[in-house]
Amino acid sequence: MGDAVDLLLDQWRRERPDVDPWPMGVVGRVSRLAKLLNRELKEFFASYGLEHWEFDVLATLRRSGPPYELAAGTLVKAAMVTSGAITNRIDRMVAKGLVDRLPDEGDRRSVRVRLTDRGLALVDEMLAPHVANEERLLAALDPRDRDHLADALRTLLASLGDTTLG
Amino acid sequence: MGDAVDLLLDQWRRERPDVDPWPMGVVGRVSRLAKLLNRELKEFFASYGLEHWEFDVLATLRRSGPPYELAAGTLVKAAMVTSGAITNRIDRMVAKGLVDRLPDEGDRRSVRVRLTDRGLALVDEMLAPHVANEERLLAALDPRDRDHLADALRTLLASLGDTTLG
DNA sequence: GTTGATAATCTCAACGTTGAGATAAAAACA
DNA sequence: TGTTTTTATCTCAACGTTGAGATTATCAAC
Repeated sequence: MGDAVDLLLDQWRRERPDVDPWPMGVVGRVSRLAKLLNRELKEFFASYGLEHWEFDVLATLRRSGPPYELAAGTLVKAAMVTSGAITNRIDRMVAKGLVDRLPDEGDRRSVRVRLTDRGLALVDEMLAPHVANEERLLAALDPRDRDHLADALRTLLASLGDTTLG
Repeated sequence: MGDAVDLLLDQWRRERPDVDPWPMGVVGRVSRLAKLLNRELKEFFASYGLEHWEFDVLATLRRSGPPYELAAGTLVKAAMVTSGAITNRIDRMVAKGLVDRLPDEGDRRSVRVRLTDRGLALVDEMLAPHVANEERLLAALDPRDRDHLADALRTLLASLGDTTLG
């Protein structure tokens, strides 16, 4: 059973036999899979009235533990976006009543972002269905394969410096 | 050696021990890895004065073989973007002299996009360095691991219906 | 050979991100 | 203490994509 990337590799081998395209077999698949998974997740989040990035912010705050509060800069690193994007996201989520923006007592440059009761209730309600949805998307892999897959991805991420959440 | 996702999984296990978060170990890593790889590739393409998407279009046309020409709709499917995005991309690449937009003789709704001589020379010049760059990004994986990784990703992609380039 | 459905592309406003710069505070150091 | 550097966030214009709608062409069936 082949995928779109198998076709792509065959085309390159025919057109440019002087180049071994194997790295595309990994990089291309990671990229396509991320895009497809994103589409599926987006549908799930939409069914709760949320954007994907909104859930990401809620989840980041939730898993940090009580008082469900982080600096804006921590959210920047966790989401791998720029500071401008986080400012925008916080604005919208404050307007929606999902988080509060609080001054940091010890450092007046910094802003604390805290889950509201509503935000906390929503993310706690969504977590189990969200994980079940992801599990569905990975159902084609048996437990051994999925563990090996996670291991290989971890190796790559670590080699690229992805070792901290901020 | 752990990565950012290991920390994330630990946090969830502590905060919500009632939910087994293992699917995040795969989905989260695919998403983060795609983002990191994209950043690296972007730098490489910029060194040739190209955007990532420009190279994608050039490469899609190049690997299709002579006459290096495809319908706009084929590019939509290959790039996994909407038709509006492809119209925009073709406009810019025509202006840059990398592709030509030609009428389809047999179907007047359709538009053919063809590599110019310059576009062909550029993508042919870039291919080997591009693959070498991707190889560098995957250097942390030995040949056996990388094959297993590609296999697992193929399984997932095929299960999600990613079986054609258009 | 009309009619209706389907298909390919283009148009365009809304949206979110980026990247550079501004602002203000904290830290480092002389 | 005063000066410089670094850090945290916000601002905002430019950019590219999306998603819905419009346009034009083809196909299927009668």
